[in-house]
Amino acid sequence: MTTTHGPDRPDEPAQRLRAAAAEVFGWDALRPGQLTAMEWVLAGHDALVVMPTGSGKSAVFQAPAPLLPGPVVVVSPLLALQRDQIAGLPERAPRAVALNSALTAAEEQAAWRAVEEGAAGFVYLAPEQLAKDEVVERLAGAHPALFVVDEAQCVSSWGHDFRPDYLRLEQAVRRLGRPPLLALTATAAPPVRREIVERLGMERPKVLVTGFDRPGIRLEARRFRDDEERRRALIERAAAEPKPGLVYAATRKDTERYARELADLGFAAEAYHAGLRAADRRRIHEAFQSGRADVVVATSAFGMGIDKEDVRFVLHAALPGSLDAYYQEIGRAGRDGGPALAVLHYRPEDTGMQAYFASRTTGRDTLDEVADAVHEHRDDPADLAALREDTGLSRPRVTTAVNLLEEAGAVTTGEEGEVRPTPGADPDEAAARAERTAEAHRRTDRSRVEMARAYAETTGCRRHFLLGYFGEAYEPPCGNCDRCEAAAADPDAAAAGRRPAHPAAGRYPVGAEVRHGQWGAGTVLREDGDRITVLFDEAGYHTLSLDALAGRDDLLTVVRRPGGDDGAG
DNA sequence: CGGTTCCCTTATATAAGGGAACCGGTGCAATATT
Repeated sequence: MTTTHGPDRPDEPAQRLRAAAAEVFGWDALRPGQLTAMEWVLAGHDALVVMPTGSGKSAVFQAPAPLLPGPVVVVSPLLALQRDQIAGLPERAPRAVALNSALTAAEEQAAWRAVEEGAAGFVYLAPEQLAKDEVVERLAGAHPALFVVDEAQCVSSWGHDFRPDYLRLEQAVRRLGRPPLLALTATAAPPVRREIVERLGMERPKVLVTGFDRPGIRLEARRFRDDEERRRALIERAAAEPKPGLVYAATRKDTERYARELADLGFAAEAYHAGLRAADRRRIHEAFQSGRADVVVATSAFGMGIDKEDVRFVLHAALPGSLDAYYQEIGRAGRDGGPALAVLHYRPEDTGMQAYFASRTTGRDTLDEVADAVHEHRDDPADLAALREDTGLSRPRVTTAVNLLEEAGAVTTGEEGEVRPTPGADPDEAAARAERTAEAHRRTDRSRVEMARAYAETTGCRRHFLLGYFGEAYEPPCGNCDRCEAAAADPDAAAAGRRPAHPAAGRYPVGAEVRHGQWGAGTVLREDGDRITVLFDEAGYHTLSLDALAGRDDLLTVVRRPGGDDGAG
């Protein structure tokens, strides 16, 4: 495929993009951010784009696609999302194919034929497909012009344990001839952005982050001591608020219990979780989408792919595992700009289950086995498939173990997917290092749970807290959260609670790289009156009091002040 | 870590209480059975 420039064709990239967007997709107007990101893509830059759902993120790669000299590979986490995106492409758009295990042999052949004949402009697949040599080799032969990672927060949220192939995309990209990378996500706090950039191996990426604030969503949190009271309050709220709405519960069993109670009250309520049969999941999704369901009570399985403007509330029946997840879930409310509500119903005990999820990790025995296998093959390096055969461990376990060993610097993966020990390291030490890396992840995950709890228990403006977590300065009060409302109703208490600027304010500015005597290196994420929140590389999120730091220059030192170009926020 | 279940024991023949064991969320791909 070559691009011709006739004398009557506009040559300016912006004009060519506008023309392609209008001709092929029927988009007459592009938002400024959209066009900027498209120009980056067209110019071959790596780019990270953080834009809210419904703002035309996909357009960022779709519009440039007809102007690129090869197919666009799109990594998408769910087969249903792949289907939706392909179905949503207009007739005149380049042809799109999906490659996944749901295809019949004939469909798969047809898809590959399209790829190899240059007829496919978009190739959608899940990261697991790229773990297969054959897929990588055949795709490489088509010379992809762009590699897109959609829902890129999955790299950070799923890559470490659940879907480890997300951490092997960098490897796949290199084997595809290292086309330019585009990572897209709606929700990513600065550490998540940094992780996406690092894990995908993006080089000097352009970064576009649109504002996170959703002023129309009213924020509330309610603490309960008793589980029954919490249940009753949640049901009453879900019953009383305008529909449609979403309720997020922590377990499958809870989704069914809440849905049944709401149904008993006469509402069209459905439970949704990954344990349902595919047909039921589809039916409930469609019922919600079309407005036939008043309330869907779901686990975190329900979410990606929801394209509904008029969701009036998102209630949580338990503490979420992180504020990243929480913001993504409540962001499904009020996309039409109308009034919307997000209420977190929690008990302090909720952290227990989240901590349990966060604490499961790859065991030392697994790391030992994989490290031993890698070393035994040091003269004839094995790939993941061979390591799996040697150890008898499952695919995800081997992949996770190799990811940890690699992150710990104990092994490297070569161009053909072969895994080699780092020179000089013995297997025992390799496994020990990987174990420490796994522990650091575990601590970070657990500290994320604590940040969710801190949000629930904050006495200040909730919007200020949330936006701070996502790296945005925000001057409270927002006037649309329970804390601001309480302060407005009781000005005396509010005044008493308002703290004058701390004498040490500004000493540890947001974005500064710091070192702590106990927790090591980290980055300042928030400054909030007399305390700061730091994300430590190995110890996770910690909140420190400026009072406690006063006069203890040795405890927390600034290594680098913000303003350097770290590329990712 | 907390909630639920299950089984056993104990005080009375149906149930209650206690302790141990177990479970808990996200999906791909590939495989085994109808």
